[in-house]
Amino acid sequence: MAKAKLRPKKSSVSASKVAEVAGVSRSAVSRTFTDGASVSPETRAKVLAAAEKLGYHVNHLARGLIHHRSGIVCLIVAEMQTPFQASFVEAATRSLQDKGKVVMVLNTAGKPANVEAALRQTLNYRAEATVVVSGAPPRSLVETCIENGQRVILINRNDAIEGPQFVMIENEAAATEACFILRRAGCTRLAVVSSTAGTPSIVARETAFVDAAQAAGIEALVNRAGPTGYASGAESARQLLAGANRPDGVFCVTDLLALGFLDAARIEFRLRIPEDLCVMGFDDIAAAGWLGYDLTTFRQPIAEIADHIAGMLEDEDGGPAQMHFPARVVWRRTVRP
Amino acid sequence: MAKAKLRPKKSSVSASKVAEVAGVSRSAVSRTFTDGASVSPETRAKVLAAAEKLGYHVNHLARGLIHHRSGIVCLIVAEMQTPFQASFVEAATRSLQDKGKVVMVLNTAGKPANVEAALRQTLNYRAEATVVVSGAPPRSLVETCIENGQRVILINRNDAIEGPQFVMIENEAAATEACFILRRAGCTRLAVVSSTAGTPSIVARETAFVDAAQAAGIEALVNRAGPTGYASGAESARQLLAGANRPDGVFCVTDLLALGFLDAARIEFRLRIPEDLCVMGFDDIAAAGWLGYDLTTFRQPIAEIADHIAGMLEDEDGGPAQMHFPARVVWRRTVRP
DNA sequence: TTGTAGGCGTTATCAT
DNA sequence: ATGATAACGCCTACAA
Repeated sequence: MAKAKLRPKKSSVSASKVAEVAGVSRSAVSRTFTDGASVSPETRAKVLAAAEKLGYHVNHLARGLIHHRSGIVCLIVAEMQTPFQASFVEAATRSLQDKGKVVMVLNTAGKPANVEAALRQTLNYRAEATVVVSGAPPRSLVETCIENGQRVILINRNDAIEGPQFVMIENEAAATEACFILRRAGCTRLAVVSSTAGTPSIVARETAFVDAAQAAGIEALVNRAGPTGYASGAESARQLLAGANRPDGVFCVTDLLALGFLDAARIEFRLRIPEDLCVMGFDDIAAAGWLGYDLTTFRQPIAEIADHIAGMLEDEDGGPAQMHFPARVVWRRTVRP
Repeated sequence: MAKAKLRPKKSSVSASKVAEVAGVSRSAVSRTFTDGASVSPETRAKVLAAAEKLGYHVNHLARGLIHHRSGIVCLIVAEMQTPFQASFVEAATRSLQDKGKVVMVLNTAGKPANVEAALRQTLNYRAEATVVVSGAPPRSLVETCIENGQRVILINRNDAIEGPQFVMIENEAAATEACFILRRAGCTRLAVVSSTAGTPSIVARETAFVDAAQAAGIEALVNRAGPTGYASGAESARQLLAGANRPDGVFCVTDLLALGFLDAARIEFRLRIPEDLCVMGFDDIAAAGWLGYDLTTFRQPIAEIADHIAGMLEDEDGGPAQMHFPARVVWRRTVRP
């Protein structure tokens, strides 16, 4: 062992100590803290008093050992400081807690290899369910999870795996609508600002937009300046707007990209939005609604998704294998009506 | 029981099953997965093979039962979709995972009553430590946690409690410096934009700024339009800038407030920043660095704080009862140099 | 090196 | 209603 011996922590108070102090049996203590068990008001009071005095709290780890349900739900996520991911984690923790679950957050720190490690932790802690918000989980491990009775929920992924449940946003429909909206605003030179991340959502939005444009007889430009974020959006603006034949309608596959694009377009190219250029985003993060941006975008129904996930875990039969949520347009001022 | 009986989940594979398949004893399996235990390469191989085949993973819940250390660290947090909180959670999960801990996030959803419930969960899951990022934990419960051998770390709180460890930002020094910087920029009518949240950090920054101004012979205006956020900042701008004797140097106790203030000042009052008005923020969230804002602010060393916390949990003796971190100025363009 | 036995804190079962 | 007992999955002496 590398480290000097870690002495066991000051042990916390157990049910038998409470029983001893209260002058009853362990079972009486257990029953006092078990819903629907039968204890006389008398002993119950004695136990409660002793418990309060000693600072006793039921050990959920031991309880889980017997019940085969830990109450733990794992969230595997990366880049959780970004607005959308952060909002999702917030909503998920809230919904899951409401259902009596407790959330363990596994941060993959963007390293694909860590997804596997995270999934293993999930198994180690006997999580009841694992929600993969970001990253590509190795198929075999997902299967192991499911074989071990764990629920696996994949968000916005299109892997062809049997077993996990999928929750997806209707990216294609939204991207197609974006194309329609921009064309209706009179835009004739379309572009899509994407990223090099290559996640299923990003790719789906990008592809669907290009296809929709194609169907309308327009060859949409695609620009990917880097990872999905503000800086890449700004850089894409520099690349797309410098040329002679610059686009007049841009769909950014993420709000963060859109905000970077907007800022660069306005500040560095002195373009007026939406007169010279229409811009749409995706996600409806808080900043999209700020006075300086007023970005027209698509809202992902985060709270509804979180509630749906929490609900899935309640009914034993699992619910649908796939659930789709629409992304609805939020009209603001970066697109001519 | 309210709910119909929840059948126990398909039980996952245990060490004894692995032992059975591998043709060895339970202990051999245990030893294979215990650092520094002695197993012959032969049996080890047999065990590993069986484990792989069955998809066995050590049950950390059971292991924690014996070791009196669950490996779990709880994070009690509210408003975790806001940039600063989100970044903190991201950094903390990362640092703690690096130390082999696993993070449980308890979202209080802004309700003070939930802080107590969260602290109870902390006890229930035998967390090794609890980090209170937001909210005011009831003193008695904190003491219970500590009596049960749990580490309690309070972030940016000034409660006078014996037992927990405190990690604080030097809010006063920063606010005092903000006052100095604004005065040096030639500002003579100072104001501080704060919020009605009344958290220790907010109050400390607000008070220290007012005091520093006072010491310089200036009566700083204080404005609190609502909760700590973009909208309140914008509203404060409307209230402060509408009057005749409007301030020309403003310290916003949070970047989000500052961004709202900036937008309203520029868009609704057509003020030029920093010519007409200097603005400073606090936190250095990502948006502060965006092209459209370029906000001069104070950076909280989030990564360092997270590393420090993770480090504290490693050495058994606990480390210092208080640790202070400086907030350093990040010079951008909303204050004249 | 290996196996056996006991115990960690709970709860379910079975008598009482 | 109450108490004794077994079991959950694991680890750690202890003995072989």
